Amino acid sequence: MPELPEVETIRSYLDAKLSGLTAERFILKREDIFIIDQDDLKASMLEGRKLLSISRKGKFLRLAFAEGLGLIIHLGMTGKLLYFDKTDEASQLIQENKHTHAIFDFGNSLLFFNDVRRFGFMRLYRLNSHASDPYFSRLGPDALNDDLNLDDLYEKKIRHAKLKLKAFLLDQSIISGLGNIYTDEVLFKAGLRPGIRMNRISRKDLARLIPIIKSVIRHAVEEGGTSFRDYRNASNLKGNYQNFLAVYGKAGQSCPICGSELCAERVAGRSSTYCPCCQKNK
DNA sequence: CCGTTCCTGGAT
DNA sequence: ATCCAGGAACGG
Repeated sequence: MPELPEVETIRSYLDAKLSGLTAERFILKREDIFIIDQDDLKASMLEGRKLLSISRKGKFLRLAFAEGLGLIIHLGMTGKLLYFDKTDEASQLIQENKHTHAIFDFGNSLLFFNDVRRFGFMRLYRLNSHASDPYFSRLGPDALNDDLNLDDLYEKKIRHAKLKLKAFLLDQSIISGLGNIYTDEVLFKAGLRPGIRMNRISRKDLARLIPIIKSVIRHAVEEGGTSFRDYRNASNLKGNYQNFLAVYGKAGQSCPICGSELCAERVAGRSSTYCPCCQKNK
C-alpha cells in the first residue's frame, strides 16, 4: 500500500534518474488504467517530450512534461514504478510481466508501470502554469508540508464533527498522504482509538497529533517506506519501516509499551489495530 | 456519512 | 471454495 513515504521514496529516486530526459517511446498495454482528460489529448503525445520534473502531493505523483503536458500517477494498492537501465537484462522479465501496463522508454532508461490489482491509474491532462493544478488542489495539505497546521485542521474538525478519527485521518481532502498503515501507527503514538468521533477531539489533541503525523511520516521516509506485502521501490527493493511498526498488522501480539494484547477492529471500513490499554476512547 | 465497488493473489 | 487485503470514487 504505497502511502506518502513509499511514494516519496519512488519520487525522489525517479526525479534524480529521469528528469531532463526525453520520453522517446510510450507503450500503453492496457487502456483502462490510462485516463485522458481532454478530447484533444492522446497517450502518444508523451513521445518526444522532455520530462521536466516529478512532484508529489500526498500519494499522487505528477510528471510534468514539456509544453504543458501533465501526467498524474496513482499507485493504488499494488502499483509499482520500476526503473531499469536498458542494458539490464532483468528488465525483460518486467517488460513481459502480465501486470505491466505501461512502459516509458527514455533512451538508456526504462520505466515500467506495473499493477497487479489495477487500483492504480495514470491521468493525462493539460498543465496550466497560471491556474492551480486541478488534481493537487482537491487534496488537503501534504502531511509533510508546513501548510498542515492547527488552524486548518481545527476548522476541518468542526466541519466533520461526526466522522471517526481514523476516517478523518484517511480522508485525502483533509490531510493527504496517510493510508491504513500510518494512521494506525499515528493513532498508537497519540494514545487515541480509531473510532473516536471528531466532536470528542479537542484542539489540544490536534496540536499533539500534527507533530506525531510529521515525525512518523518523516521517519518512514528515512527508512525508505514500509514493505508489508507488495511495496517495492523503483529499484524493486523493499523499504525498512516494517521493522519499526508498533501496531499495524500485529493484532494478537503484545503492545510494545505495556504488553497488552493488541485488538483488531473494523473502523471506517478498514482493519484497524490498537492497544486497548494505551489508546483511550476519551 | 457510510457502505459498496473495483481487482487479483495469497492464505485458510 | 471462500475470505481478506484496501485507495478512491460513487450512490443512497
